[in-house]
Amino acid sequence: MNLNEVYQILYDEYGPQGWWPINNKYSKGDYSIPRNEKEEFEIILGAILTQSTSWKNVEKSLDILRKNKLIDRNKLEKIEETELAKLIKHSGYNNQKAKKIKEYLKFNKEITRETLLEIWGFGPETADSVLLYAYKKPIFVVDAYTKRIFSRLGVEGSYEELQNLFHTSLTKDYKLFNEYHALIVEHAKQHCKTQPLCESCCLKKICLFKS
DNA sequence: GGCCAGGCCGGTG
DNA sequence: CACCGGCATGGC
Repeated sequence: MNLNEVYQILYDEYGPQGWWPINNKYSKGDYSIPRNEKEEFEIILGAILTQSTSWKNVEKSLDILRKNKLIDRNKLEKIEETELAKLIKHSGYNNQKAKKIKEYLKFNKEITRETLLEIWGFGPETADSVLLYAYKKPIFVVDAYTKRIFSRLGVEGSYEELQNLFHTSLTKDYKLFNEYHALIVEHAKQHCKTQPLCESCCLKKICLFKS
């Protein structure tokens, strides 16, 4: 199992993914996103809202925030947490997520993995998503899909162990990390589901999973 | 109608 | 350290 080989297979199968989606649009092959602070902030909001939640539901919340011109730190600071919770209810866990957004708005330290993890509601995946997709840092994002796909390929490990494997096996390039994580998500959605569709899977030749 | 979604927190053993 | 329940809503 070679991580570069897996990447090539997934890229050949699905092509560029255009992450992170801004305004519900995927700009495939364009790694200049975010282009400004507003896009950067939208990514951070999305990273919080998508915690254990499908992106479809997140889009609904982001649409509502956008219509109310609330993709804006200063404006979000002015509204009540309970009011914010109502606006984002479609993406689930809305009371917690409203608190998480408010906690993030208070954050005023130098942005590092360590300081982001101090924010209530920011675990490793959210912190790493912000570093990679909002700030273009070459930090690999591990998620439940990554763990599922690679455990079936024969690689088990904790968050940190898996991340370390990617960091040591791949060129530290944020564009590569951006695309790779997005391809993992797409592959997990299309084939490597809880109940996997192995017949049509592009990785079946190197996969250990047998149903 | 049940299962699952681009997690994290707080508590327990 | 590993595991668990709670958190909420909508798509399929």
